[in-house]
Amino acid sequence: MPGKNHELRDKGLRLTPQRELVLQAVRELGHATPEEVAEKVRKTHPGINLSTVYRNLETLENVGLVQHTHLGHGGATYHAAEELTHLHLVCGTCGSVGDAPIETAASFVNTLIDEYGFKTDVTHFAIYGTCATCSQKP
Amino acid sequence: MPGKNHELRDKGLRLTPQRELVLQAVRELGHATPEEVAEKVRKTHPGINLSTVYRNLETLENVGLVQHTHLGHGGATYHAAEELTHLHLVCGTCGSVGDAPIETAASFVNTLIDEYGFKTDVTHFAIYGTCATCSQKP
DNA sequence: AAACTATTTGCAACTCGCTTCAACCATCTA
DNA sequence: TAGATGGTTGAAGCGAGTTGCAAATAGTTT
Repeated sequence: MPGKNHELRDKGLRLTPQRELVLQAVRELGHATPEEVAEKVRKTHPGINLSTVYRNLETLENVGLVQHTHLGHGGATYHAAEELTHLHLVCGTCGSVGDAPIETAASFVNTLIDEYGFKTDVTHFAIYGTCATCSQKP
Repeated sequence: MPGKNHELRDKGLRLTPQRELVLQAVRELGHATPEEVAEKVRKTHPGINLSTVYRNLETLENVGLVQHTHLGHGGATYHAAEELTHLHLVCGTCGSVGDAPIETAASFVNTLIDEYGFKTDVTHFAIYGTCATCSQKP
């Protein structure tokens, strides 16, 4: 079972079952909180400890395979680095997370660099508001 | 000392010393976490309980005198509603909070409405990145 | 101004999300 | 295949925020 597994070793990480499972879960879930990742992993491997999930998310983030965003109150949510091709539109009413292409923000981001020297980190870019569906409800 | 105090009553709220103090503290502090508000209030009135501060911030927010934003990990920060005339540029490196006029985001916001029906809530709009100062340090 | 009632406060216990620690265990290297 | 390194577990700990309840108090009624 070669090839794919080595993406972890290549980053200088040991290949543990838990680590693989966490990475796989993040990839399959899209957006997910640590708790959700843990839940997913436990469906097939019940023994995995929550602190292991947290530690691995952090580790995977350090080597760039995974990233987190703050999409609202409290918890961070994680996603695979590959999938980071969109902005997060977080609906404060229903809690849904919509997507929009990063280019939507391009000129805005450029303005911030030009006028304030502020380099926006698109990976942390969460936009709060009200989604189309919720806007229609009175 | 009439007039001013009634802004709370006008909103249908009782006028308690604690409530006045919390509102005043938020106004004086600009951006502040609940803890910071509590600290400020306690300088003159040491007995005030933290949960009272939390509850009053929530109450004041409900009537629109105060608003909160999530400027990073964990804690919300509060500011007076009157002062909400700028975007928050949060530096992930040094933690500073810079400002930019709301108009900077106008066309971006409009695009999101037009193309996705998503109404951005500018009051919750926090932009993560690296400030000019931190960008220069290697 | 005294009584009344709905709010509000203070307090303490509790939840939630996350981190740390000590002990044990698995992975990879040589 | 042996053992150093690094990872996992489970439990305890921590900080921010919340909740339930009894006592206090603001605003109202008489």
